[in-house]
Amino acid sequence: MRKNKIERLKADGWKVGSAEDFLQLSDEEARLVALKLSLISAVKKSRIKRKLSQIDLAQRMKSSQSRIAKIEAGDPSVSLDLIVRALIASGATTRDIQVAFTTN
Amino acid sequence: MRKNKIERLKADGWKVGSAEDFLQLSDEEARLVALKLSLISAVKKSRIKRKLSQIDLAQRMKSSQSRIAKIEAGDPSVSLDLIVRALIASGATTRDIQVAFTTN
DNA sequence: GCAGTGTATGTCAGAAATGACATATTCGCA
DNA sequence: TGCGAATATGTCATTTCTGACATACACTGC
Repeated sequence: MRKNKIERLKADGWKVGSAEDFLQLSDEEARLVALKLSLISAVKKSRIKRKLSQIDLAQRMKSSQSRIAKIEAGDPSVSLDLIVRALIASGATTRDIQVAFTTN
Repeated sequence: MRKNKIERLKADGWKVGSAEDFLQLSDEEARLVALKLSLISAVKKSRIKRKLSQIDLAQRMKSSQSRIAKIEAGDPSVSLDLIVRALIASGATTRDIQVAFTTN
């Protein structure tokens, strides 16, 4: 998918894979990853603070224990959506979420 | 999926569909939606501020114009991941993102 | 009028994320 | 030590999201 896109862009005369482009992309990717990590850490903190087990939290948000474990382990298969859902379900306040975004 | 889950939970003896449960869920869902809306508005602001067309932004983040349009239209098929990606790619600063989270 | 530029909407095949499950591992605590 | 609870890891069918494309609509200046 990504590769096809790149091939197509190249065919269309785009400069693809230049150093600037690469660095730009990785920087944006890095920012997203940093954000996720920060939120993940907030999820764990919030869950522990409220003395919830992963099973408790999973039930609250109609997910499964293994998903919660994956969230907290930073598994790449976990979306930002699910992380934020977990954060909300864990009882984090709006302020807690803001702080998570700030600590990053 | 959701329905099956509910049936299963019922079969397992869970109380499902009680008023508290319903309100709780909708409240959490509402918070997520509010967050998304706030970020969506930030994407559009940031894009316009930097005088980028939807096509420009799409190229920056290797997406497509129609996806950007859907992001800004609040299309339900758009994930939080993509919204935040767009926000970052549009040139929003970390502070801009924090503010978006705050304004909600 | 109508050409150009930007945005919106619908569709779809392929990719990614999800819940569920089985099973393993870790961690107290008696 | 061993037992139970909590957490981690791997897999997979199904659901959801994605980029791409076509095409429609909106607006501006000619």
